[in-house]
Amino acid sequence: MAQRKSKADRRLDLIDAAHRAMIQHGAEGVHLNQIAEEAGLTSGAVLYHYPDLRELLIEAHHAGMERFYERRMKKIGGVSDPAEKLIITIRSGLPDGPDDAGVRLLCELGGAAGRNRVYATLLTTLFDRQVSMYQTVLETGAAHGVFTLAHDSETIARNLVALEDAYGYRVIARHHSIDPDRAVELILDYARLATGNPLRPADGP
Amino acid sequence: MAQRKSKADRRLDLIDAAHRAMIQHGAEGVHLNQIAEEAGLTSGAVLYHYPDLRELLIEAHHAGMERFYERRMKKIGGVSDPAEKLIITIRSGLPDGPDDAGVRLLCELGGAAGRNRVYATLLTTLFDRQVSMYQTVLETGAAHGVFTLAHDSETIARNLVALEDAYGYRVIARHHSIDPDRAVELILDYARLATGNPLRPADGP
DNA sequence: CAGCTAGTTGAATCGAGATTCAAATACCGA
DNA sequence: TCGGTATTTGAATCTCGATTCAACTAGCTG
Repeated sequence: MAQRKSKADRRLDLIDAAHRAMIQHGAEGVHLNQIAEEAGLTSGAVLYHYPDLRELLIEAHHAGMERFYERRMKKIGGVSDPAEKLIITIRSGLPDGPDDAGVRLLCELGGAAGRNRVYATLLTTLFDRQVSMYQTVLETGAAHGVFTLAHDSETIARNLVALEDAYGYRVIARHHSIDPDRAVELILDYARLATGNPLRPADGP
Repeated sequence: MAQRKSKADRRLDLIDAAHRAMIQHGAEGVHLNQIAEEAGLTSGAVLYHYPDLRELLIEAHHAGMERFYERRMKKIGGVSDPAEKLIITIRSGLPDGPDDAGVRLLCELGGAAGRNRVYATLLTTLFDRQVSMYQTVLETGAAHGVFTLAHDSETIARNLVALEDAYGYRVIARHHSIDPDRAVELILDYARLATGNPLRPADGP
C-alpha cells in the first residue's frame, strides 16, 4: 500500500501528479487512472480526495500558473539594472526547451479556453499579471532615463507577453530554427525598438 | 436515411463535420458519435469512410489550415499599396471574434503539438508559410522605398506572425479589453517601428 | 424495369474507464 | 498496547463510446 499521508499533503501530491499526467496525455484527454498512476495510488484514493475530477484539474492548472509566475518574479527579483532586468524577464517567460513542464501545461490550455470559461479566466488573468510585471520593468527603466518608450508601457508590455507566448508555442512544437535562445533574440529585437536601449546581455562579473 | 453521396463528397462533408465537432468538444476530446451527428450520419457510416478516426482528424486540421491560409492570400491579393497590404495582412490573421471557427481550430492544436508530431509539423509549416507571406509584403514595401526595415525581413515577419498568434488566443479566450480591433492596433504599433511607415488605414473611396 | 453496387443503418458486442463500497490497514492518541 | 479513525485498496458494477456486421436501400447501369 502507498504511504499514508495527511489530506493536505496528499492533495499537493495529486496536483503534481495531475500536472504530469496532463502533460503526457493532454489537459482534456487525461484519465483518472493515469493521474492515480502518476501519484502511485489507485483511482479510488484519488476520488476520495477529489470526488470531482474537474476540480483537481483546475487546481493543477492554477498551481502551475502560480508556480510559473512566482519563478519569474524570483528570477528577476535581485536584478536592479533595468536593461538587464528586461532581458532576464524575457528569458524567464520562455520554456527551457520543448519539454519544459510548466510551459507545456500552459499551452495545453489555449484551445480549451475557447470552450471553458474557467480556463479562459485563468489564462487571461495570467496574461494580465505578466503585462503588469513588464510594465513595472519598463516604467522603472523610463524613470531612470535608460528607456525611451516608443509607446505607452501597456502597449509594449502586451506585445512582449504576446511574443513570449507565441514563441513558447513554437519551442514546444519543436520548430527547427526557433529554440529558446533564438526566441529571446527575436523578442529583444522588438524590445530594442520599443525602449530605445541596445539591451546587450551583461557579461558576467 | 441520410442522402447517399459519393465517396469523395462524403469525405468532404465529414471533414467539415469533424471541424465543427472538434471546435465544440476539443481536438482530442471529440467522439466519433459527435462527428457522426454533425454530419447527419451514424457512427458506422463514418467508420466506413474513415476506418481510422485519427486520419479524419488530421485531414480536418489540414483542410482548416489550408482554408485559413488561402483566405488570407485572397484577401491581400488585390491590394498593391504596401502599407495598405500590410494592414490587411495583419487583420486577416486575426479571428473575427471569439467564435471564429477557423482560428478556434488552430488554437486547439497548440497544446497537442507538444505530444503529437503530426500536429506539431502542421502548425510549424503553417507558421513558416505565414512568415514567408509577410516577408514578401515587407520586402516589396522596402523595394518601393515606403518601408525602412529596422531588421531583416525574416525577423520582422516572425514577430508579426507571433503577435497575431498570441492575440488570436487572447481573442478566443475573450479577453475583456483585447478585441480584434485592439489587437490590430497593438500589432500595428510594432509594425510601425519595424517599417518606419505610419501605416494609417486608408479611408476607402 | 431488374439487378448490381456502394453507402448507410441499427442492433449486438466489446472494452475501457468511472464509480461505488465493504474490507483492509496505517497511523494517532490515550 | 489498544481502540478509533482516516486513508487506501481492490473487486464489483455501471456507463458510455468504439467496433462489427448482417440487413437494407438509394441510385446507377444495362
